[in-house]
Amino acid sequence: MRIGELAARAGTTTRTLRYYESRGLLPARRGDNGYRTYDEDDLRLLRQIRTLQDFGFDLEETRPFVECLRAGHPEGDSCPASLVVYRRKLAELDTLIEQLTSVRAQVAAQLARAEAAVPGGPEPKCELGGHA
Amino acid sequence: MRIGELAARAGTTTRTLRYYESRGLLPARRGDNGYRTYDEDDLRLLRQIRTLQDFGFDLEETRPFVECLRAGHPEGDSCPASLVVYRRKLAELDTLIEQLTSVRAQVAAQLARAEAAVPGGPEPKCELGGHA
DNA sequence: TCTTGCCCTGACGTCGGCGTCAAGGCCTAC
DNA sequence: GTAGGCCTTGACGCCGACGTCAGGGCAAGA
Repeated sequence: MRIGELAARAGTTTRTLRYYESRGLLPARRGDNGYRTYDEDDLRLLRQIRTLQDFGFDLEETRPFVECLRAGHPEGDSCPASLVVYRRKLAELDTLIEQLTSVRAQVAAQLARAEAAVPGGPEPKCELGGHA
Repeated sequence: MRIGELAARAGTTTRTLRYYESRGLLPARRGDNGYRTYDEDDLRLLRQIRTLQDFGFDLEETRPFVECLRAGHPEGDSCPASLVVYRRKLAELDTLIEQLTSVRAQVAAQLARAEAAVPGGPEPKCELGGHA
């Protein structure tokens, strides 16, 4: 399979695949004409990368998973190094969610305060002095 | 007050202030020698910007707040345009937190599954075949 | 006067993950 | 043989919010 087909089957672009190769993440064999050649295993690696990317993992963070698969393990997370990344990511997510939740609360409080000070926004019908 | 002092009092850098000016967000008067000159009002504007930035607002999103203050209002969020930004930001935060929470759950599930398949990680003491 | 410290403008660097264009090679169908 | 579609490498563009450096001006104290 050539680069275009692999990209299409993984729902990505040839540019992305060349980028992964430049990062050493998904090297390719070459045919006689210099074209990159991939097989079904490469598709599995690529899908592993894409899944993690969709989860917000940095490209570097997907490396242990890819190497795990390449080492012959059944899943990308069948190796300790992958679990370490999982746990680190969970901690990052927890911290981030916590921060965002805090910010959300503060913004909501500011909004409530400002709306109270400047009415007419959420409640166009104001009972003060409306004689018409 | 000159740019260095303003930066110091707001806990930021001169580069940042020049950047804000280049974006038209915080223009400065100039002294005879060409030096930027600021007053206490500018410090208030700058602190408004910084507060929102800390909340994760884009620089452009702080503009209504700054213009509101510059228009003479007591608070940056005393204007309808600022409230619109607040509400939009709240919606963005809700969406983002929801997504992150979903991802967190999926990652946690993957971790649990992988740990079950490959023990020895979290529980170094395994009761299987440990006769020593 | 000379040094020190602040100021000025202009412009390139950073980071991640690619998009996009340029110039050309390979292969197939017509 | 030629048009079209795939492939190749190389390299610049993008986004946001600045960091950092280069080269030079202005002001004040020793």
